Amino acid sequence: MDIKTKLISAAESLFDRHGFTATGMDRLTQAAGMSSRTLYKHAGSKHSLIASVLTERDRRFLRRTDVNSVNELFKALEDWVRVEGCRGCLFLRAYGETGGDVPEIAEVMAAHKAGVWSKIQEIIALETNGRGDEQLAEQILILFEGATATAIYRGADAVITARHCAVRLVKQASS
Amino acid sequence: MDIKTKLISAAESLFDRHGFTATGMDRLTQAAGMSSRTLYKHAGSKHSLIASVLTERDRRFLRRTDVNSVNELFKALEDWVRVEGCRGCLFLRAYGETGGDVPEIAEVMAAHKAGVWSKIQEIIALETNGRGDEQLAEQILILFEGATATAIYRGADAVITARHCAVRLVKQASS
DNA sequence: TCCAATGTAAAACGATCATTTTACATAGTC
DNA sequence: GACTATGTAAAATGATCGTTTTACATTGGA
Repeated sequence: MDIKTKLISAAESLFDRHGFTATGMDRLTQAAGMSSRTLYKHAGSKHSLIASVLTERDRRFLRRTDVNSVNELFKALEDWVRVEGCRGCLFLRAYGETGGDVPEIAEVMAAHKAGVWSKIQEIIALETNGRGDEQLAEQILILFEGATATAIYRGADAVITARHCAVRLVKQASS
Repeated sequence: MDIKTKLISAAESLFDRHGFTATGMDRLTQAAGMSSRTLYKHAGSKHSLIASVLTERDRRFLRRTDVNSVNELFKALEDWVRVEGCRGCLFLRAYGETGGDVPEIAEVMAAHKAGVWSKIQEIIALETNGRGDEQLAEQILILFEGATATAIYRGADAVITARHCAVRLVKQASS
């Protein structure tokens, strides 16, 4: 495995499991199996490493949610939660831990959310033949965020409930 | 103002604005206007201070959401978000930043979520005359969490959208 | 074969971390 | 008027923070 891939992968696990600020560079180098010199050559800084982790996660997330219906969208989320764990949205967590004060991080978060938003808009337009409006799309977005957050303490079943709800809303808008 | 109240109030602001781990005790003592000795006499430890902040916030939150309909519930949330700011659920943030590894904090989070959950169940039972089931209550919970999360990057309007959606779901279940 | 690149290991950097301690001031109470 | 409680100010604690540096090994192409 490529050395930068290994670094970002190890960092993502630790950040997700223990939090961004609480994860020190020592633990990072140890988990990634490299010296701190190599880490800094590839990552630049901790903030930049966090941004890289999020950028990579965004790519993976979009790939995994490349679907054409709300039903599939929430099934993809359920799958994500079961495979990757449910500790909440890592983008919002990074944003919160840094107070929104680190531009690199705030921008990746915003870009990710913009991506999710336009994916949902695209699906709604597709499924309702243009009958669904912006309001419906935002309701689906809220259910999506809500499922992610609720899954933290109620498990993946929350995503199933969210899916049923979302599918019903779209069906009502289409008829 | 009572000295412990002042401490907890100052701590809540800093934790919410900058994150828990990123907020040092120096900044805490300075903001609370007291020596570190006094702080530790009252708070015990940082973890314990975080738990106290959350416990106090839970009390305030429950007081502000002591309503009898989903419409009022989401109006209360909208008000909360407009007054207190929308940086996400502080309980989930604390839980995430500590990796769920600090029992004091994990327990307050769980207690808070249990409180919200039973409040929603209570309202649903009231509004649907017992026709609403557990599934509906969980949908409302997900909308509630979703509104809180979405408000971080889309503002308080997300809560209005969530309210409209929630009210409609309850109305459909009642008829 | 020499050079540049890329890696490791480990020490050093000054800053900051959470927490404790030492020394002292100001109250209210018996 | 001594005692206890409660506060401040400030230094000290040892650990850990993110980051840089020094010294050295390996390797692949010119």
